[in-house]
Amino acid sequence: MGKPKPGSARGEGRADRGLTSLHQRILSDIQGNIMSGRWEPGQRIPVEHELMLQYGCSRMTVNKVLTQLAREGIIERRRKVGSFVCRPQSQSAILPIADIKLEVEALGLPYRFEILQRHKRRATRADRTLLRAEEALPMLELVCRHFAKDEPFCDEYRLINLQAVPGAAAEDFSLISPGAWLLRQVPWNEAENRIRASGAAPDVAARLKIKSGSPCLIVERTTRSMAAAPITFVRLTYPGNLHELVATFTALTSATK
Amino acid sequence: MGKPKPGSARGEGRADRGLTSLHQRILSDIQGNIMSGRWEPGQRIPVEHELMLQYGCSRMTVNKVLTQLAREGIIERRRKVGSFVCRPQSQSAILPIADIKLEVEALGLPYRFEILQRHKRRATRADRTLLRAEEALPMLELVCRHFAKDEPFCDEYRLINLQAVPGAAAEDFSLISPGAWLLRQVPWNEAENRIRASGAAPDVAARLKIKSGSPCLIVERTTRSMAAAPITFVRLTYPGNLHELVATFTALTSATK
DNA sequence: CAGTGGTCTAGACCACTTC
DNA sequence: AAGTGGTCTAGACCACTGA
Repeated sequence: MGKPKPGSARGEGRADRGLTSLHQRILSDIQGNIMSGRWEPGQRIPVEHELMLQYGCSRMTVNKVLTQLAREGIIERRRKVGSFVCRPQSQSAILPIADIKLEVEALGLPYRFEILQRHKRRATRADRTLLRAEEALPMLELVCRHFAKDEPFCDEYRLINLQAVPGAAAEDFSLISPGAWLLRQVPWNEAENRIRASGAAPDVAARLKIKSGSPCLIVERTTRSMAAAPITFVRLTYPGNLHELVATFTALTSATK
Repeated sequence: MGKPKPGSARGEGRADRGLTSLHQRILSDIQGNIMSGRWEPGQRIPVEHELMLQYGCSRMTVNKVLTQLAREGIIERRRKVGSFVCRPQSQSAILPIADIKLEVEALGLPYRFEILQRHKRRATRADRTLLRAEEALPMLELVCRHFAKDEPFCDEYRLINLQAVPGAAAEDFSLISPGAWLLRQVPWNEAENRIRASGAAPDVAARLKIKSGSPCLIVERTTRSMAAAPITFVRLTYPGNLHELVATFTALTSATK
């Protein structure tokens, strides 16, 4: 029972650590042991009961920590056997997908964009492939050009599924770019991104004022709502040395043994 | 409430939902409300006490769920005020960084690699920039070529900090590629990745058997151990249309209001 | 000062897995 | 059968913060 003096027990704990919660301290301890390599991949870590004694706390407290670590993929838990340090399998980078306006402004340059083409039509077979859709949905096709100062920064080719986002038909995108507008309309979505290098196609090269065939970074993104309807396809073409994607680390792990 | 017969209360809950835990059900309910847009960004969600009554469970149970959602950035919690749906700010893509061997084998082609150059030396100023290091560390410089079947697939230029990974000096990388070897040596690390398109430099073009200046996807990665020592720098050059990076979604959120 | 979340307890029962 | 984790309870005290 909490009877004897739960207060005093917690009081001690607090005094011990001063600032952070007991959770945090246990979590940091274990993470430190793993990240530094003191606990190697595959190694078994103390069971809940041991940690409970070691930190003088209840089982729920250590359980919370271990559950969290398991959710992050740092450890793997197996009933009756114990918890084990996962072995990092591959790495994965987290690539921020900022609005182009923000990308340009991050360079300290003034941003503007213009709509070059706009067509309403039914999805062709090619459109359906790009959108990962089966039906001949009503579509809006846009070609758009983004500038940093007065230089073309990025060429945008976009398809919007008007069935999923009917409002797009009435929006002229004079004040807000299609990408930013869509993000506001459908806040929670998921996307598949494909990144490659390729020579600029003639039409794109003309719009970007570069030579046809010169190296470009191409980002293609197919977006669907969490409810699974395809929303939009976009192909962004950045002139070669003008743009760089920067992503930070993450280690992905695999179950061990 | 739970008082009369906690066991039966849980029994009911279990029967209600059949398979998953109460946690999971509450979590899914709330996530569903948010992702579908029923609960809009910025909106306040029920407080713990309400959810507790709604699901007939203890406060710890709903607290666990809300804490988890807050950790994932789906909601923001503020004392005395309540919990609010976050507003997705930007998106970010998760880019898997697989071993090149796996990339090639995923294409169904046989993989091999060869070491073309290998030099031991002290870090030059240029090396230090790439490695994000200040000192003139002892370094191993490698040039390596990866094949898919008999075609060059990727050119690798690598610097290894021998102070952080002394074992590299004795390893000849005949059986295991430098990248895979390093991942085994320093399992937990963090990295910064830079991705860009560029024309192939003459020496790289020669090694890849492509024309100088033809479009290439370039991935540069600087890796450090969690303990902060720089480990390695690598520049991977993929011939343009030979390679594509694929990343899946994620929505990043920002605090609301 | 009162509402809200943050953290913690001392149990309890159950499920799963290996022995 | 026993060890281990998975989940849950019915409280408790505290800290913060807005009215």
